[in-house]
Parts: sequence; structure tokens; C-alpha cells
Amino acid sequence: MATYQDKLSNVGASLTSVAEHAGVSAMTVSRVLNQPKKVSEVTRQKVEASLHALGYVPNLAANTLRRKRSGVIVAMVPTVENSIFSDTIQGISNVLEATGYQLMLGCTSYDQEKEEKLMRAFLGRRPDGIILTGISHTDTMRVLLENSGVPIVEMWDLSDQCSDNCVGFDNYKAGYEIARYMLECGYKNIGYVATTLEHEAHEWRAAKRSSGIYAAFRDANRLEPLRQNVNNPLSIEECGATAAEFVAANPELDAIICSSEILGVGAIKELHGRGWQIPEKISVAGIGDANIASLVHPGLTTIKILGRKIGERSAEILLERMQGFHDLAIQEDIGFQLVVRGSTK
Amino acid sequence: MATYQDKLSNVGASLTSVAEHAGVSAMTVSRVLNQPKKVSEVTRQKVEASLHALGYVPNLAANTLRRKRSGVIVAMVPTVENSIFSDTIQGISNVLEATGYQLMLGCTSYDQEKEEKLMRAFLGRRPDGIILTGISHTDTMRVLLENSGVPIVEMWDLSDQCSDNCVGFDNYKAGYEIARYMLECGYKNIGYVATTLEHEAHEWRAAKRSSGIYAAFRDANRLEPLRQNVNNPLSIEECGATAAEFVAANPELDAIICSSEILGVGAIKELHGRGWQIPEKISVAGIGDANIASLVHPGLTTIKILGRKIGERSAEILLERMQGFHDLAIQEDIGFQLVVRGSTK
DNA sequence: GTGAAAGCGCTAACAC
DNA sequence: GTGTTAGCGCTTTCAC
Repeated sequence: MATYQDKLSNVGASLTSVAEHAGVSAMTVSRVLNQPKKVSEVTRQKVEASLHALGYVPNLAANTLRRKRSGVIVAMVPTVENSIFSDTIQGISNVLEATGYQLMLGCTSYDQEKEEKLMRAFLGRRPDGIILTGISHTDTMRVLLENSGVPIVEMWDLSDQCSDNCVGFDNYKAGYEIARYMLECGYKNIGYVATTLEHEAHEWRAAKRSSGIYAAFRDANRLEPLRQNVNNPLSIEECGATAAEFVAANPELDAIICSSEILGVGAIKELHGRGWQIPEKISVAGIGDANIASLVHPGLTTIKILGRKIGERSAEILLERMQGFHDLAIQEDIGFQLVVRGSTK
Repeated sequence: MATYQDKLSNVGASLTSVAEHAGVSAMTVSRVLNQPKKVSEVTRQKVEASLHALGYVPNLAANTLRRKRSGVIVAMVPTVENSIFSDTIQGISNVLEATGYQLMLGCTSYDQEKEEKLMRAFLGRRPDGIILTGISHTDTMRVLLENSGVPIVEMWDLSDQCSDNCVGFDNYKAGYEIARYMLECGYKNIGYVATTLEHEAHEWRAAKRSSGIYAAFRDANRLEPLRQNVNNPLSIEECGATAAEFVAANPELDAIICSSEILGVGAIKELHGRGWQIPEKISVAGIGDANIASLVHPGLTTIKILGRKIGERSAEILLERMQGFHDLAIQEDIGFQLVVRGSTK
């Protein structure tokens, strides 16, 4: 039985075999590929014919080994099922595509241990650049990154504490802004519903948004909002159900702030389904506006963050750093925007 | 100015340097890493200490070169912004994570030329397996794949014409099913709204769904549905607007079938916004149920396809093939499911 | 404009 | 149980 292993052994023509076929040295073939101007027209055509005839595919492993640059960029996100991160990946992919760098993707599931494990493996590829989500990592991870000497961009947050560069927005301000808006709307009893995860990786940015929310309440001389956590939610329905029960159990509430887009949308859907009038009876606000906030009825009032732009700028800044354009680490604030829709009045 | 290039040169300890540090040969260090049982307890501990002291990170480029296997799996999707594909990628990622294979991701933008260009570059990494979307590729792409000898899974479609294995569903049947359902509902004038793209890559699966739809009409002795194309849509709003205008311009219509989830949801949102009663005045059906179909009001009646499962099974089957478990190429039908919601009556 | 030699870091194959 | 040799495919360096 011919297995794939057999086939793999005759994967491809090497530079040497092309050289033999063309009657030149390997070096000349290499030049045709990398610095064609240094080769005479005649030999170049001869070599190109052989290249084509043998279906030559360069071996980038050999290339990486010799040149000490891999052409690989590693990107890690918690999950790609949440569109804020898939949009981000798309942005990274778009920028890299034009440059020839290849994208190696890792999903951490909001788990710092998993992130570290993945990074260990990825570093073996000698990536030329690394893009991470958030600035919260294990200590070992930090050491690994530091020792690698590879340029890094951390996304979705801003901080002086990042390893190298960061591209994102101020999560504290984002929380503050949505709470400030709700308070200005004049709601009397605002509840706060937040998704929480076992893993700490997620908590850092979320905690900053929460702080911002609480700060806005303090600045308005208001008591802390009543809070409901949704632990390790599996689905949008689960989010919505918890939010709806929270509202039902606390009839004094006239508005809720949800810590994410999914949560906000789930809440609207479920409350609407249970016959609550939105925003007349209960108003809903969220954070995040990737794709579904505008689709529910009524639309979710929320903080819009451009995930795709975060990805694009992260990749661009990483590439600049890799080329040594900047001496100092960069912090780029992508900002955010309050989007008011029908879920608040 | 110290650039990253400088730092990169002292990226890491090599096996040889670890060997010197431990006072053994490189081979022994290699064994500690790969077949620890073949090394005595004493030397093993000595080597492990050195490994740790020097912060050794294996160089997988050298490994790939020598072993002729890279540990890399390439996956290509049209875009990761569409959640049907990001779910798929998540599924692939989940399966690969447990195995230690690393995921190299390419986004083709539904462009076969771009797909071919990306694949050329990716093949340079000597991937151990390849996962592609669809079975429609350029001729050169097919040759590249064939010559590479690498196991392949093509996703999101089923066909005898695939290069190797395929995991998906019958796009023709999916189209047939949604049309059959709508016809059975008793609608008198059903319109068909389809997104189209310049690039052919997308068209193959879409064309099969269309054929299925038309076939259901023929089998019901009905005329072909009136058709409206949405060319290269940029946003869900644009999809919705075109659909709504189509409905407005053809008042005899009592239902429309949309070729995608996005289109269906956009149509519901826009028609609803313009004051059309759904499903009383106009019913809407779609194909695809990744995440938003259930969120609009009323929910979209649609064909549910499990993108994540397609990704998981694709990765699993690829891994099995790589291990030579199966002699023959596999075709796995993930199937689909009609989901009836409020947008039809 | 072209080629020869050396070596990147690793492991298969063979000693001992 | 451990070491030596050789070579994967490529490019850097230096020679001509």
C-alpha cells in the first residue's frame, strides 16, 4: 500500500537538481530566484526553463535555517468564533498578504497556560513577528518573548506594561463612556451584567471596563450598579436568559449595561421574546459592535470598536518595527465610538 | 541604534551549545528531547538542566529540513469575516491543538488566482496536510497540489471531482430542500435573491445551490422563480436594501429565498424597517445558520450547516489520512437541517 | 557573471 | 547508553 509517507519523499526538486538539469551551479539557480539581475539573460532563461520543467518549489525550511528569518508571523487570539477576533485576524491577514509574510494562527481559548504552550511551539518556527491579544500573560510567557528578541504587538488593550508595542483602546474609558451615557440618559436603576470566565486572560481587559463603569457611577455620585455575572457562557441564548432573569428578579431596574455585544444582543432578544418593551420598560446597552448589535430589534446601543482596524494596524506596526523603523515601542490608540440605537431612550 | 535584526542573531541556544554546556554530544541532547527513555537517568537530568539554563527552543526549520515533515497544516478559506468560515477555522484549530500540528492560515477572498499564489508560497513550508474550501481551483493549483503529494481535504462541498478527500454537504440538495419547503408552504410567487461575486471560486458551490432551487421548482411543475442578483455586496445593509427593493418592485411576490444567511437577515431587517409585515406580507428564507439567523426578528427560516463541525471533521480526516489509515479518499457528508423560524408561515 | 566551499541546526544510520 | 559522520536544501562568502 502506497501511503502518503512514500509520496512525501519525492515532494520536490531541489535547487541542486534544477542546477543539474540546467547545467549550471546551484548558486546560479539561487540567483535567478533571488537576484535575477546578477545573472545573464541566456542562463536566466535556461534556468527558468528547468525551474518550470521540474516544478520547483523552494524549500522555506532550508531558507529559514540559512537566512535566520522565517517569513512567518504568529498571531494569537482567544477564539476566532467571536467575530471581534475573526475580524481582527482578517485585518492581519489582509496586511500580511501584500507582504508575503505567512500567518500562523493560534487560539488560546482565553487560557494563559494554553497560550504559553502554543507560544513555546510557535517560537520553534523562529517567527519574524508576533501578535498577541491582551497584555496579560504568564511570567514564563514573558520570559519566552523577551528571550526570543522577536518584535511583538499586543492588541485590544493599551498599557505601558506591554512587552513591546500595543494597538488597541482604553478599556477603562470604554466602560466609563457607556456608563456615563446611560447615567446621562437619566435612568434611575441601572444593572450591570458581565460575562466572566475561569481563565484570567480574559479578566484583565474586562476588569478595566468594569472599573470604568464603576468610576462613571462614582463620578455621578451614584451607588454602584447592581451586578449579575454570567459565568463561562456557552451560547448567546444562555447569556440572554441570565440577563432576562436578572431583570425579572429586580423589577426596580429600568436599564442594564452588558459587558459585551453578545450579552447585550442576547438580552434584547430574550427580553423581547418575554414581552418586555425595550426601551420603554427596560433599556439595554452593551460594549462591542462587531456584527450583530445592529441586527436585533431594537438595535443595541453600544461602544463600537473596529476589530478589523486593530488587526490591520497591529500588522502594519509590527512590520514597521521588524524593519527597524522605530526606535521606541509604539502605543496606538484605535479609539472607540458610542453608537446609540433603539435599545435605549 | 540596536534594531531587531541584531537581537535576532542571538535568538537561541542550539543543540550543540546545549551539548557543550552539559558535556555530552548533540545527539544525546536530541535523544533527551525525542526519545528520553534511551538516555540514562543521570545524563538526562544533566542535559535537562542545561536545556533549562540556556532557555533552549528547538529550531523547527532544521527539524523540518532533516525529517521531511514540518508539523504544519495549511488551511485556506475565502474570508474569516464570514462566521461560517471562522467557525470552521475554530473547529480545525481545536482538533489540531491536541495533536501539536500548527495551523497556517490563508484567506483567498474568493479569488482563485490569489488562492494559487498563496498555495505556491505555502507549499514552500512543506505542509504535512492541506485543507481547502471548495473543489473549484485553477488548473495550475491542481497540478501544484498533485505534485506536492500532500494529503488534502476540500471542505464545504461534496464531489467525486475533488483532489483527494472532501468534507461537506450536498449544496444542490440544500438548495432543493429550502425551495421544496417554501413550495410546500403554498407560496404563490416566490422570488430568488442571490449574491454573486466576480470571482469564480465562490460560484461553484453557489451554482449548485441555485440548481437545486430551480430543480425543486421544476419538480413542483412551477415556473422558475424571478431572480435578483446582488453583485459583490459589501455589507449586510447593502444586501438588505437590494432585497427590499426587489420585493417593492415586484408586489406580486409573497416570499423570497435568499442564497445566504447574511442576505436573508439583511432582507428581514430592511423589510421590517420599511414596515413590511413578515411573514404576513412577505416571507423570507435563507441558507446558512451560523449565528445571526436566530437573532433578527422574526427569525430566519433557513438551512442550518454546522461550519465548526465541517472544520473539525476536515482536520480529523486529514490527520487520519496523513497517518495512512485509509487507502481510499474519503467523502464525508456533514449534512444539513431545515430550521423553520418566524420569517415563514 | 559564475562557481566552490562551508555551514545554518538538526537527526538517521551506524559505530562502539 | 553514547558518540561520530553525514547530509537535508539553501545562501553567504569568497574566488575566479
